[in-house]
Amino acid sequence: MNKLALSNQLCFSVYAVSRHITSLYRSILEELDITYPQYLVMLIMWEQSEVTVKQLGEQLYLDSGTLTPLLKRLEQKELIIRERSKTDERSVIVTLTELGRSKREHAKCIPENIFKALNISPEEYYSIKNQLDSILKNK
Amino acid sequence: MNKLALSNQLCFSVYAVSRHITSLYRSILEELDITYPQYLVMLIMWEQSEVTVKQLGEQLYLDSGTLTPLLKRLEQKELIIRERSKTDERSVIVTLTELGRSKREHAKCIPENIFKALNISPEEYYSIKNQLDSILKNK
DNA sequence: ATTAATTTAGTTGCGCACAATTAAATAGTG
DNA sequence: CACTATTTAATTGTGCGCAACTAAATTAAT
Repeated sequence: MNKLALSNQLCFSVYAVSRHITSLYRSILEELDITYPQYLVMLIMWEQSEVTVKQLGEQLYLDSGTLTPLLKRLEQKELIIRERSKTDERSVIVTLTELGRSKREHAKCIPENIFKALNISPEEYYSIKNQLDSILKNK
Repeated sequence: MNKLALSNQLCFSVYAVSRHITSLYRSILEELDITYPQYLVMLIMWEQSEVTVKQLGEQLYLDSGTLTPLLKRLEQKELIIRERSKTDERSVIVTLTELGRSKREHAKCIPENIFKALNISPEEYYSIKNQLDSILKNK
C-alpha cells in the first residue's frame, strides 16, 4: 500500500471531517450569530459561571493569541464580560452577561441537530469519540 | 446526560484531534519547509503529475479562495508551476518542478513517523479512519 | 451568430490557529 | 527586602478556510 496517498491517511480524514463539522455548525449557529470556536467558549461558560482565559485555554487547547481576539468579539456581541481579577491582575476573568446566559435555551437543540446531520448511529458516535479521545490522552 | 457539555461532544474531539495532528505535522514538516495543507497538495502532486486547481479542490474539499494563495506560496518555494491551460484558459494547471518531485523521497518516512506519534494500534488507526470516512460519504 | 447560462480562478474580507515576542503582576529565594 | 524566575494576557505576523463577489472563458440555446 502506498502510504503517501491521500486516500490512505487517517490524518486527512480527521482534517476533512473537522471542516465538514465546522460547516454544519456554521449554518446552525447562524441564528445565534456566533462561530463554532465562539460556541465552544459559550459551552464552557454555560457550565462554569466564572472562568479565566487560562482555564478556557486549558479546556479548549487554545492559547491567548486565539482566545483574546475571539473573546473581544464575544464581548462586542454583549454575550460575555472580560475583567482583570482583583486578587491577581495577571488573570482576566470571563463571565456571562444576562444575554449570554439566555442564549443557552436557544442552543439546547444544537447537539441533536448536529447528530442528525452527521447521519451515523449513536453506537458509531460514541465509538469514534472514544477512539479520538484516546489519541488526545496519548499526546 | 448534558449534551451541552464540551466533554460529551464528538465534534470537539474531532476538532481537537485535528489540531493536534496538524501540530504533529508542523514539527515533522519543518524540515521540508511546508505546512500541512501544502503537504496535502504535494501528496496529490506526487501521485498525479498534472492537476487543475479545480481537481485539487475536489480532492481536498477546498475552494480557490484557499488554494490560490496556497499554490502561490508553493510556487514561490519553487515546488510547483502554475499555468493556464492552452486548451481551456479558464483552468490553471499545476505541475511539479524537479525540486518538488525530489521532495517525495524526503517525505516517504512521514506517514510512519506520524503513525508512531499518534501512539495507537494499526487496528484502531483503520477503525477510526473507516468510521470518519463513512461520515464524509454521508455528507 | 448572438445572447444567455455555466464554469473556472482570482480577489476581498473576516475569523480563527499558533509561533514568537512583550509587558505586567506575582511568587520564590537568598 | 531585593531581585530573579514564573505566570498570565496581549500583540504581531503568517497561513489557512470560507463566504461573497468579480472577471474571463467556454458552452448551450435560440
